[in-house]
Amino acid sequence: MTSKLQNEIKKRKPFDRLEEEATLNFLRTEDYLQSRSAKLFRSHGLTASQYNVLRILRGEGQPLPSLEIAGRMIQQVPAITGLIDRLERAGYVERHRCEKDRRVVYVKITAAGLALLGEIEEPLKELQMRMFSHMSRQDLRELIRLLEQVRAAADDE
Amino acid sequence: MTSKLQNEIKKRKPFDRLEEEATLNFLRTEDYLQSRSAKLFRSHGLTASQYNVLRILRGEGQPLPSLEIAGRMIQQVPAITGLIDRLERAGYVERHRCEKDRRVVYVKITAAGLALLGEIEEPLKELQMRMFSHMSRQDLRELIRLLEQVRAAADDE
DNA sequence: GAAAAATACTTGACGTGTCAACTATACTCA
DNA sequence: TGAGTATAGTTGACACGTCAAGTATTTTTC
Repeated sequence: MTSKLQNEIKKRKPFDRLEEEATLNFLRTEDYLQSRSAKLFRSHGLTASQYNVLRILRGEGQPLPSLEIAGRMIQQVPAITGLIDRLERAGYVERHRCEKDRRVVYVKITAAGLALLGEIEEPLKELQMRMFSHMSRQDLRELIRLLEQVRAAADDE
Repeated sequence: MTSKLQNEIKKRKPFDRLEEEATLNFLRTEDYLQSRSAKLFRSHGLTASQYNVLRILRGEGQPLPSLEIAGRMIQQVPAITGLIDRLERAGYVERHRCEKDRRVVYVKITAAGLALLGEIEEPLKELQMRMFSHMSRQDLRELIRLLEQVRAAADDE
């Protein structure tokens, strides 16, 4: 009996370990979800990372220091600089240096940024619904539980 | 009641939809798994993509056309060129143009490539075991089932 | 048998993640 | 107060992934 994934990638031998099968399955599935949403973002001139920055800023409701943004994304610090550079150039955010602590740079979402988020909201919601529409509520909840459990190990590090 | 993920990313409002929660959970978890194995690969001078190319070549046991490799990875075609360039420069693969169809480039893993794979095998196995060691066999199997189910929608496209 | 279409890549431009190293500003404490 | 350290961010180099466009070689098709 060959598994579905084994078949997809033309793997000859069955998986040695459930752990390996889970890992590879993960990569495949994530790539699938990722590429679908990336396409949507791109059609609005954004990347997934840029969208995330904007969403964080809108969620907060006020300017945030760059590193705070980096912290809320899963991201390395240096990447955030270029990300904000491009968002600023596109007019979706503004940078302001903090007067009290001149090391800090506050990033603020602009009206244009908010408008763009508004545009994307509906189609993104539809896409998410579509990507999981074939799964039962119960399976979805179970999936979320298992994902959190996988990461549970990360917490004790 | 706030979910674990909601807490991790300091999200204020609870998730509107299970679908959104699943999506974000996915990204987070994948990033966690990815970064752990990337670190291992890097310590052997490889990236995850490079490792995948080598593993595919070893699995096949004979040279493969570039596009066949790209096809077995989840990858866009253009990326494969540079990937193989770097592997070739490092001495882990060789390119040979096919005599029968001169458009085709065969890629072959070298002895050095095989040796490197051998070196990585054990630590990678250990890492995978460790990353999932806190999960029961049953939960692992359930996770794999759900991952495959998520991708089931991809097949009817 | 020549023009058109398909195939197997390759190239270049751009966004992003990663690492290491650097600047500027604030803090600490001796 | 002044040296050392921590913090906030930036820069540069490199590896990808992605898109659009280009080259070289078959294959098709009329």
